[in-house]
Amino acid sequence: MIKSSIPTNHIPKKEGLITDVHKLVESYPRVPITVDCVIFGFDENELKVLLIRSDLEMYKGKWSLLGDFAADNEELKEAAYRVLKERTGMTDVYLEEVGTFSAPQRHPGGRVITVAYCSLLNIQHHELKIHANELHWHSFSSIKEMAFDHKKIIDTCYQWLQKRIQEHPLGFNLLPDKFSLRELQNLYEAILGVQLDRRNFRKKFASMDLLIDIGEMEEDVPHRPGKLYKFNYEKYEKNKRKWVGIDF
Amino acid sequence: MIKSSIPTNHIPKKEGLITDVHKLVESYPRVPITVDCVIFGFDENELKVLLIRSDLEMYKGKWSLLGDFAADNEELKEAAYRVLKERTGMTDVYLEEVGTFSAPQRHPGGRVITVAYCSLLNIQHHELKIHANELHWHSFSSIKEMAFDHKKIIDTCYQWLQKRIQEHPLGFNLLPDKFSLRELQNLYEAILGVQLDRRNFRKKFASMDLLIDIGEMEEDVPHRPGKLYKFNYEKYEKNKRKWVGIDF
DNA sequence: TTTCATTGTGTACATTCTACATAATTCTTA
DNA sequence: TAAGAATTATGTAGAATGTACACAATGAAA
Repeated sequence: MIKSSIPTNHIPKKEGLITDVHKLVESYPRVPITVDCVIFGFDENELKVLLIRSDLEMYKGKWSLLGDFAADNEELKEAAYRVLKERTGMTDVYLEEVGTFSAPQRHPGGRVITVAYCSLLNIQHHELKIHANELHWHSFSSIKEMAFDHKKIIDTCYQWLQKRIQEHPLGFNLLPDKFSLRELQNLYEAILGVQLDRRNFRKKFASMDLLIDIGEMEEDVPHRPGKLYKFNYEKYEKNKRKWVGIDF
Repeated sequence: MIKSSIPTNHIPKKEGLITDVHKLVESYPRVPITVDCVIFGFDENELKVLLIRSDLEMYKGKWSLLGDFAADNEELKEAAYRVLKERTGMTDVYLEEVGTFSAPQRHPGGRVITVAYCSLLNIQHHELKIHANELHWHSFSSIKEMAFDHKKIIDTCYQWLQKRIQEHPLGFNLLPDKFSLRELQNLYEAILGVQLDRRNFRKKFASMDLLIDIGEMEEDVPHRPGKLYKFNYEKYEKNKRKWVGIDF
């Protein structure tokens, strides 16, 4: 058996309580904080990531994540949404925190801690109007070297995505409003890096009842066109808690 | 079909590259960073959390997480381990990042961003030698109000734990070296907040082959004693990738 | 020695996963 | 316009897993 001590509701000791909280906070080191967005897209049956050229001389030519320093009094998630909006014009995107990166030497300009956010967006909805810094989609698998520790960050986010997409049907954020089952399966195969059985895949999604047959067909495909579906957001929102552990 | 632009390997534009990276970093706001450890234990069939009294006058009497400001050039995970060691004397504990909390007003002394870490430890292995600030184990379910946004943080960590324990058999970190199946089940029931079928629970763990029967029995229990087991760490390490989605 | 609480175990049924093949449709091209 | 190529659409059987449920054995307590 385990023994433990149970807290009693003592009055706290009166001595040593800190009154000047501002002074307390000011006495500690401060660090610049950035957010970095790993923005995934899907196109031509490949997982893509949106990158820019680093604007640091020492990383000349290297690719970099879309990030920025957090402003005063800006919540970090807000900062991440701001970066997304500034760079892509998108506001209504999926975004989730993945983790912090705080190795002391990770930034050449001194200590900078970054929080990585993962964002999924539909390349089609999105024009990349802002061509500053050569904003481009990159095939995820082709990315080798990057500025800072950004390669480590995108690898972490990729693993996060692989896990997350099996728990929640996030993949829809990467697809157009109308998509075929084949496109959906290609997406899953691209992200998970495995081949899936077509019949079982379709059966699985059919049983989840998350797809609405919109009665249209693919066009301009060089073979028999497939049905087009849209995602049943209502149903998903209702059953959100359920989607943990989707196996294919 | 989706269209996209593919990046070509251009030479980056020569103008506008930043050379003085230190100056760049210095031009941005800085924030004090803390780590907060949500330390779970298990005792008397209850999930427990290790808390101290806040040493801030304005939170007099309120309970607070174990946390500290990050030191210069200290990686945040390191800082979390340091806090654990300073407060509990424990070094070899399970610890994982859960998330950041960055609401501008979350700390009364000015902006402080915190990163929450979740730690699981075995109450038995641990003597709470350090009695500063009334370090105590609290029944998780009894915690109502806390200093700062710490209630929000522990709630987030609890949800994280509920999810995580179903993907990986983390619960062993909370148990003594030797435990009975009943104790293990109690742990799962306490964390998940549900009753589990005893036979199915045992069958499940038997099939995972993670328990080693050490040939001993419980002692001093007021009923038929159960067998004692230890956790098969080797097997677990080998099959780590497999443990996603344990259902009971 | 009886009673009580708890451990330990097995089986039948339902659900889900997995592997696998054929017909139907449309486009292409000869 | 007919034949061929590519792809969609669909079902089933067997395996594995999940779920519900009951009874005998053990040791402690009375």
